[in-house]
Amino acid sequence: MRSTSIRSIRRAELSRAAFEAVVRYGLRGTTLDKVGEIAGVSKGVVLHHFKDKSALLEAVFRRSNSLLSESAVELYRYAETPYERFWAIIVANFCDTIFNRRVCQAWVSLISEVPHNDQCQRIQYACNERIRTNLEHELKHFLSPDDTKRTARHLGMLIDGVWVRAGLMPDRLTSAEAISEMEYAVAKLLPYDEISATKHKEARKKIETIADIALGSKAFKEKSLQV
Amino acid sequence: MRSTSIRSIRRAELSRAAFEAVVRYGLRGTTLDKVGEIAGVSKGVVLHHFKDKSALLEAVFRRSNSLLSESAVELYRYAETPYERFWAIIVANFCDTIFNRRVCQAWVSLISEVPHNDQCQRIQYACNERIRTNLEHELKHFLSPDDTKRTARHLGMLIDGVWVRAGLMPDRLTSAEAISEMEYAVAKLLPYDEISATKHKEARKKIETIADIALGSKAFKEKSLQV
DNA sequence: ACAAAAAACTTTCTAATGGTAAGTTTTTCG
DNA sequence: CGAAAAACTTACCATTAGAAAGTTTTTTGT
Repeated sequence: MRSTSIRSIRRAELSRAAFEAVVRYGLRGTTLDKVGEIAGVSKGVVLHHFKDKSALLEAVFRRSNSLLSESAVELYRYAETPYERFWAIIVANFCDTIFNRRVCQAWVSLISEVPHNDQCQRIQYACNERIRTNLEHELKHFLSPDDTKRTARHLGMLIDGVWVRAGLMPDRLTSAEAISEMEYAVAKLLPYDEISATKHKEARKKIETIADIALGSKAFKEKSLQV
Repeated sequence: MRSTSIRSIRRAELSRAAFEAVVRYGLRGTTLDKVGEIAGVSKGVVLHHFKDKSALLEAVFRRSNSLLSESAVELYRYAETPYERFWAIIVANFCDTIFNRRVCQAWVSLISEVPHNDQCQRIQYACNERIRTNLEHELKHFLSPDDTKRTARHLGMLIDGVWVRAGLMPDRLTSAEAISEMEYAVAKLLPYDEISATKHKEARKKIETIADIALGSKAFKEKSLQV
């Protein structure tokens, strides 16, 4: 198993280097030489581990998305009520660790690979579906079946929109601002009387606190993109 | 003036060819040779009219965005009430002429140029600001000043989200579905009693009808990307 | 422990690409 | 008409993605 291990370590190193290259130089400025340079190896090594540039970018894309997914899973472990699980999904998408200018810009660059790369398209589709079904699972505690579906789809699109903005706009969009944007939507889309408002707020606070600790921890970051 | 005219005609031809290349081959597959081939000229001509590839892509980007803007202006001319003007902005973003798989995929490809291209960033910023202030201008008839600002920003992000989805997801997102998505948001975000619901519906219908006629017309399409 | 096999890595080469520069034709205009 | 400017072409160069072949290291079967 050592051999597979070496391979997967190298692949991880290289896809991290490629991510860094996309952050620094943009997608069009990311060359195999630069990726190699960042990783401290020659271009040949990159192509030895990835069949071509598309495969490399696909790995970067998968890596970013799986980090997102891991954050959600991690926060889910501590969420005990539908309110908390709901906010776990939201906060996972916008916690400091992964929601920042560099990552959002890189994401914006990388999605341009999706339309002409079936593998990337599958990853993106799976990721969206996961968020959607997770949201549905919690929303059905608050909404009718029909509204559950609509609202889940809707929030999914809104999340994408916030990410795009954060990546495209010159002024930085903070984690807190993004979450507050979602909170605004929730207040309008879900039943929101005084009682549920309090519950939402408490749930969000708890999850945010956990996110700071659990996702900011060294152990978790080691698995991450390490930005 | 003939000389500037020739130049601007060529530039328009070439940026249209470049757009077509992005649609067909994706951003990374778009080469100057292919752009030239589609336009029926040699690569040299492309570089004679655009200083480099970035400048070409910037022109494509500007072109897409100005088409959007022209649609909005065109629909605005027929809108007579705040309801209608509001829906003019929304419908302009999602009418068949410009909201379709090809264009959305191309847009998703092109925005990857934004983070590392100041000119593109300025265009994108201006476009977002225009939509935001236009929305604010109409929303203030329905909402408090504070809610107006928030909702305008919110709807702007949602529009981006819908566009991204349409470009990224394998299954086609129709114009009607996109508008219905916005309608759902409006029903939740704006005051929406029976009276205003009717007014919104009527306004939307009127504007949609006008959009089919005015934006589908040959005269208008000639100025457009012609997809 | 050791030879064979496999995997990791390097080097070299090629075609395609973005971009430059010099040259040729066409258009414009005094 | 003739000079100047613009449109276009061609030839060229450096960089890039990728293939191919060779070398070193690691793994594995005996």
